[in-house]
Order: sequence, then C-alpha cells, then structure tokens
Amino acid sequence: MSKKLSINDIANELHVAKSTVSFILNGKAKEKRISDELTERVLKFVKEKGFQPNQLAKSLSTGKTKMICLMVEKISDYFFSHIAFHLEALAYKNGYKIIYCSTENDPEKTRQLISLLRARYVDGYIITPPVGIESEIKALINDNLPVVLFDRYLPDISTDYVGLDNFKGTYDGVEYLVETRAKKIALVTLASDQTQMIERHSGYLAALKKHQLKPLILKVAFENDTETTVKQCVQFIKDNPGIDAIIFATNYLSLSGIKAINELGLNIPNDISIIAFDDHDVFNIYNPSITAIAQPLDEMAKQLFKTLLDKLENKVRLKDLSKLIIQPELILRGSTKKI
Amino acid sequence: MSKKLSINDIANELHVAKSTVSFILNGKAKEKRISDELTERVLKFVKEKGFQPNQLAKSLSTGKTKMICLMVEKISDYFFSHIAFHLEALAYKNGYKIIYCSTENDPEKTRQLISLLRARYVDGYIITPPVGIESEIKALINDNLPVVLFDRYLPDISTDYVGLDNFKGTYDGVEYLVETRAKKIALVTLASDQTQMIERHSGYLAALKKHQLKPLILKVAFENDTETTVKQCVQFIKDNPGIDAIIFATNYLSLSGIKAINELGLNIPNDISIIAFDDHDVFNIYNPSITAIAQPLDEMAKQLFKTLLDKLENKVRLKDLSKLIIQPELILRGSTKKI
DNA sequence: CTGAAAGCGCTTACAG
DNA sequence: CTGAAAGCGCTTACAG
Repeated sequence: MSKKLSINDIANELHVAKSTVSFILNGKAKEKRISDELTERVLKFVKEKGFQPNQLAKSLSTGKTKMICLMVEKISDYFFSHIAFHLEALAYKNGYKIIYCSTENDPEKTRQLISLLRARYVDGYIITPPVGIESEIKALINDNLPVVLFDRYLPDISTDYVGLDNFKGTYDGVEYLVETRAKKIALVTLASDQTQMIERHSGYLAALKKHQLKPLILKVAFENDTETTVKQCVQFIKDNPGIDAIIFATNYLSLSGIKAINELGLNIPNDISIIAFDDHDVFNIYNPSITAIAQPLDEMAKQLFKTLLDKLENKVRLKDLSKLIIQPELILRGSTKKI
Repeated sequence: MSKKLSINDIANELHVAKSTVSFILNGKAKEKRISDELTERVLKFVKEKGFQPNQLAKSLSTGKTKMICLMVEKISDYFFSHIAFHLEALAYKNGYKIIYCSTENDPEKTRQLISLLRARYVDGYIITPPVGIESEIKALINDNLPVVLFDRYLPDISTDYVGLDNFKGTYDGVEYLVETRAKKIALVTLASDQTQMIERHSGYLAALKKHQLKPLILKVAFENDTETTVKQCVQFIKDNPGIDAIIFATNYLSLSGIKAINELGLNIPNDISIIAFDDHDVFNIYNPSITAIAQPLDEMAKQLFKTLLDKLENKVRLKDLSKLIIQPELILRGSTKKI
C-alpha cells in the first residue's frame, strides 16, 4: 500500500505543529486564532495531496465513529430495503455511514448483533426490535447511546420511535370496504405478537364492531413458505363461503392470498375485494392492480433519521423521547370496487 | 456511559501484563507459551465481565477493520437487496460487518463513496461498477485492497469478478421461445453500456441469427419512470404488429411490459409470450406466472464472498484473479407456451 | 497564534 | 513464560 499521508507528515512538510493542522482540518482555525495565511496554506496542501484523515484514529480519540447501525427484520424485504435506500441518502449527506444487519426476528441473533455493534462503537441505532430484547435495548439507552425503534415498538420500555398508525390503516381499509357494500370482511394476518401486527388486528376489529360485522380471521405462521400460506388461504376461503373482501396484513401475505384466490377461480374484485397492507411496486402493475394501505417510505426514513440525528448532534436531550406516528395512505386501485 | 472495561483494567485486576491478556484474547496463548492456568483465569474473567475488546483500537493498530463495503447500484432493488441479505449471513459468520451504499450508476457519486470508504479503511470491496470509475478501481487495486466486481465488469481493467452468464440467459430464452413456435421475438432492454446488458443483448442477437430471425429491439432509458416505460412499450408493440414474444432484459422492465400488454388487451401467453431476465418473488404469484431467467442469488453471494474472503485471508494472492461465471436458470412458468 | 505531550485502547517486537 | 515500551494516527487540554 502506497504509504498514506498522515497529519504528522503534513505538519512536517509544512513546518507546523500537527495540532495546528488538526485544528485547521476540524474548522477550528478561527477559534484557535490561527492566521488566515497559514490556514489557507494547509488547506491548499491538503487538497492537493488529497489527504483524508484516518477515521479510525479520529474515532478512537473522539469516541465517535460516524457510523450508525440499521437493524431490520430482513434487509431484502421490500419495506426495509426501501427504508435502507432512503436512509442511506440522508446518512451520507450528514457524514454518516450505515452498517446494516437483519434480525430475522430472532432475539438471540439480535442480542449477538447488538453486542458486535457495540464493540464497533457505532454512534446510534435504528432498530426494528423482535420481542424479547427489551433488556438489551435498555442497556443501550442506559449507556447513553441513541436508539430509535421503528415499525414496531416494545411496550415495556419507552424509547424514541417512528412508526405507522397501523390501527388507522386497517380501520380505514374496513371502512372503505364497507362503503363498497362488502359484508363479510376477513383479515389474513401473521401469528405475531409484534405491536404493528397487533395494531393492524385491533384496527380491523374496531371497524368491524362499529359496523356490527363479524370478524373472520386467519393467522398464518411467520415461518411459512409461500406454498403453505397459499394452501391455508385456499382452505380458509373454502371454509368460509361468502367472504367478499379480505385485508391482508402484509404485502407478501397479499401476494399469497391473490394466488389462492386465483386458484379458486374467483374474480378480483367481483367475487372478492382485496386490500394489501404495505404497498409494493408490483401492486400498481398487477392485473388487477392492488389497493394498498401504504406506508410513506421516504417520510418514515426522513423522520427516522431526523430523530436519530437530533440525538447524535445533541439538539435534543437523550432523555427527551419522541414518538412519531406516520399516517398511512389508502391507495385505491383495481382490486377493490368503486364506491 | 458506564465506563467500559479495557484490556488494561483486566491486566490490572488480574495482576498480569496487558500484553499477556492481549495474547490470550487473540488465541496466541499456546504460541506465546502462556500457562493453561493463567489462560483459563483470564478467559473466565473476560467472560464474566462480558468484555468486548474495542474494535477501533484494534483496527488502528492492526490496520484491519473487519468491515467490507458493499457498493451496489441501488440497495432497494430486488436483486441487490437479496444479495445483501445472503452476503450478510456469510460476512457475520466470518466476523465481518458490511457497510452498504448505492451508486445509482453515477460515477461521480461512486467516486465520492469510494473515497469515504477508504478513509474508513474497510478491508475489502464488493462493487457493481458504473462505467467511468476505472481509475478509482485501479487505485484500490494498486493499494492492495481486495476488490471483487459483480453483476457487471469493466472491460478495460482486470479484476476479480463474479457474474452471470448473461449471454446464455437470453440465448436460451430465445431458443425456448423458438421451440414454442414464436417467430417475431422482441427484446426490451435498457439503453446501457454496462457489460451485463451488452451480453444480454448479444445473446439475444446470436440466437436470433442462428434461427434466421430478424431482431426487434426497444431500448428504454435507465432514468425512465414506470409510466414512461409502459407508454414506450405500448407504442413499440403497436408499431410492430405480430410480435409474438418479448424478452425483457430486467425484472422491472418486465413488470412495465406486462402492464403495457394488459393495456393493449393482449393475452399472455396466447397473443404474446413473456420472459423476464432476473427472477422476482412476484413472478411466481402473478397471473399468469412469469417465465424467468433466474440468477441464483445464494450461489452468487456465496461465490462473491468466497472470492473476497480468500483475498482477505491471504488464501489467494492478490494478483491472482478469479472470474466466476454463474449459469442462469430458465424457470418455465405460465407466461410462455408449453412445448 | 503555536508546539510539546498525553491519551484513546489496542498489538507486537524485544528483552529478560 | 511475562513485562515494559513503542506505535497506530488522531484530538485536545496546557503552557508559552
């Protein structure tokens, strides 16, 4: 490796103290009352040589790494990979790098990941927490590390949080279906005790109750492969004749559900209307296109990063918590009837 | 922050030299002929206290960060986010963390990213290079940093590379379509000078030539939004009556193309057969399901990581380059006729 | 305005 | 087998 320039080399070449160089590089020239002439000269030299200060050394002495950890359920999921993309732009603009990792909803894996990231001294954490890591999150917070939870939260601990109004999502979905004269409205959801799923469930129940309709729910296992889910959906629809609308609690459940409906030879939306929770590129292209309860991805990412950055830059005190509930958007498409 | 334990604290508490602790922690106890008894005692203490050595300090003195950079075109794309997921598992298993970033095919952005990552001293790079960053890649290699390109390569420089046999992908696709008696086989691709797109283009042309068919190609801009692409596809199909099959050079092009075909009221596969390059979850679920030229994601990620790790661990000399061409898999589904 | 010095928490020859 | 010491490349009081 062609020996890299260090702050020391620069100091030597220019016959100044390395502290002086350091101050100039960190924009403290004025503050330290270093002459404009010298400042100029150092900056020029640095630019010419394309000098990049060693971040490792910097981190070791400042204790700041300018890295944040993005810990999601699964980086390849549509929702999370899009959040990752939006976060990336914001992070880089502010001088931060992102290390990602996937919890796969496994608390033990998550514990290990947190421990690894702590050894790296990342400055802050954005986490979709699996149930069961309350104490690790608490430990992070106790050590004054900024943590923002998103997508779902942990009811037993208070933290910064950015998430969707999931309740309103399904509630509005049911309301719309009722307006299209649906009578037998089912919910297909995951057997999950995560808050976002519970809220979607509650929103559904609340809206049905308001309209004095009977709930009809299928819960499928998180671990299911597509095929199994499709089978369970087929069976569910067969077992409950007359279902005229289904809300699917995640976008991938919707895809399986649609496949099931196709297999049964039923028509969307004439026989069954469909609403998907969480939008997806393909919903717009699918035939028929799929009505969805969309999470505003860029808005969520923006709020997520802002919440974290406010803490990182001490614009907000660590103790002061913010909870941001983003409003979902019901995007009407071809899988539901017109009112 | 509750003061973290350091190797020094441990040495003091246990009344041994910190070098001794360091050796034990790094598995050099035997080599340095440290007594089993002492080794035992230190390890036990470390485990009890949950001590994690500071990676920053470690990196600064060893010059290794155990971090790799994954630089893809766009992290939210289906292909890249899935590669990211598979790579993550491999990296963490081997003690590496991954920093991701998206080039968005912008050479200038890519240059900046590389410069930033260099300041972080990441140990190695996995990159889908945009055209125009040849000299930066060369600089990395000159500085003895392991670099593996994937998905597309840079013809002017030789590097480690893992990629698909793109030529064979479209070639086989055409062959299959010909067997289903298609006569007028079109290609919808991106206006791109990236190698993977050029290869897909060549494979298409070669197969058509073999069967003495006339090529029929639509190139759309990379920057297009879906709507524009759909419009251009509609126009293309109208302008070329009698097209009975289309190969789309990427999965997202396929989705737009399908939408166009639907808008024209044509039936898949009776009026037009469809083959998508690059598989996608939804292709299996779509109605009709979509025949695809699949890139084996886990295999690619595995080879990608292995190539990099071999270099990182000096199992292969830096100068010795490997090119791995993964074979595509034609997955027959409902959007093409049966033979 | 500038310079010498300690410190961040590790690793690793080197001496005993 | 073990310990003292230098070094990785920065930052930042402190003294002048």
